[in-house]
Amino acid sequence: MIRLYNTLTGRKDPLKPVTEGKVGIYACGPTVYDYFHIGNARVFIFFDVLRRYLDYRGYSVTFVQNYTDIDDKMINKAREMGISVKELADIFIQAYEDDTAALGILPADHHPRATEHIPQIIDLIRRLIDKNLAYDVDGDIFYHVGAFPDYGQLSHQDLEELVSGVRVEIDQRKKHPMDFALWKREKAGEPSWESPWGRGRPGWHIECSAMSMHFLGETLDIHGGGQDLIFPHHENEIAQSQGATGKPFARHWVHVGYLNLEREKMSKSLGNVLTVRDLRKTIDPLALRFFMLSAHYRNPINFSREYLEQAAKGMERLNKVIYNLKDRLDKVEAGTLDKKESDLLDMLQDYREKFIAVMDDDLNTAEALAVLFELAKTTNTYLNRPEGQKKNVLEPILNFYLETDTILGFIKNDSTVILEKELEKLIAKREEYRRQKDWAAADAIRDKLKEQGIILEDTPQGVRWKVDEKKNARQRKI
RNA sequence: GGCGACAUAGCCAAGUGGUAAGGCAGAGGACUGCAAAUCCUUUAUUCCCCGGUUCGAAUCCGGGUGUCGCCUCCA
Repeated sequence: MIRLYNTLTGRKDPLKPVTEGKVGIYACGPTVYDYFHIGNARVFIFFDVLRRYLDYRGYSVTFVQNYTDIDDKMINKAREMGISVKELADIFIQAYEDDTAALGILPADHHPRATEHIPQIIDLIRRLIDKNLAYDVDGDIFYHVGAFPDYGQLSHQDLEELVSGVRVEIDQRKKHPMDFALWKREKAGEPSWESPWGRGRPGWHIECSAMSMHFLGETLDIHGGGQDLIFPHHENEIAQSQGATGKPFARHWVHVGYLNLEREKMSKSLGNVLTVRDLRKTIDPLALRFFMLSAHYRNPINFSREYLEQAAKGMERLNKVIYNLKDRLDKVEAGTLDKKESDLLDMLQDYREKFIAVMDDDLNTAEALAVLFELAKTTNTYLNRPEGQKKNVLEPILNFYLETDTILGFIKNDSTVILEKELEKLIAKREEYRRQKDWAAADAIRDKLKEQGIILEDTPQGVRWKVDEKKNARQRKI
């Protein structure tokens, strides 16, 4: 049974989809006016792992993540750059796709754009007006929170307390200070669409309600995003959706904790935003993914180069054991297992069960990684034993790693690189020198190859080679 | 003022009633022509502090301290 922490109830609740065997997930995606930063990346990576894991556990998953391609930030940025809002969106959607791919994030099943769902948005607003949950003030449509008794259920606040905390000037045309815009009347020079209330554009929150229900039905199984979306964004989505349908909007609300940069929240005003686009220039982006997985998703985490480097080394260790496994697998045969080997396969089964148990428990990726590290030690010990190894032991271990990697997604799969003929000759030559105990000549070849980014390792089973990841990373260019 | 999160070794980080996972870094050892890779040993009598409940608490309860966040656009 899979349990996930639910912001709505404050507990870890069992995952109970509306339709058995199927899960609909909606995650709030980026406003595509700039490159996304590493805090956004944490959320995207989490939902990527969640949907992959549910898929692994046999659910038929539909994962939807929107692009917000119309709002104040979009309009201002487009104006600044002297291009249209549409052109701006296209540029940064492309950038989003590149950067998420580098982080090992799979595309969602649907990536709807707000501007392509204006009819659904208008329809939803109309339903709210019909139910007296929204009202028209000179072409601006506001949601009337006072008419929705459950307002505040997600953020666990009541209306009066929210009002007392308001730090901005309140629009006097509103019936209640917390009322929010569903539709904004057209302003000169801004994109706008025809509606029953005149030309205008959607407000901030309505697109997610409209698009999520469009793709996933009126009750979602899982909805979420970063913790700072709890209020007001998700609170308002509940008001809009539940207000219109009378049905629970989402069964499970999942929120990902903050990532702070050197103990401070990233914000443009502090000038401490680190984008994935920038980070990719110097560091393997999969190390960032691994770093995120090494802590529980709900805990706040601090980011620094140093922490990222620690994570990168841990990731390297797991990649090495897989490299070691593959290398040996090519050189051994299957055979009858001895006692230690059958014990090892029993242990492998225990590791698999442990992996599933900890992931089932609120997606504890930190513990899942610990399982992989423990198996790494067991595996390396086996690989080092003088009695030799067997294919029918190594293969299931390797398969388990590859299986878990369909969820965690940080294993490098570039060992298929073909060595050039000349390099192969050099390696053969070095073997010859070694047989003659001409260590100086042999070492010279090893050093030369290292400079070219090829690392040679001598093992009792013969020489093996691999690509120098660190050298690769330093040379990485986007 | 309201709501919420977090505090575990040098660093990162799991663990939420049964006697402190895992990683990184450090030290010592094994293997090796030298490396690399790998393994072994070693690093928290203790989990921010003070009370309480319990046979038993890092874990539950009460109080305090500290850090951070939300209540305004934000992942």
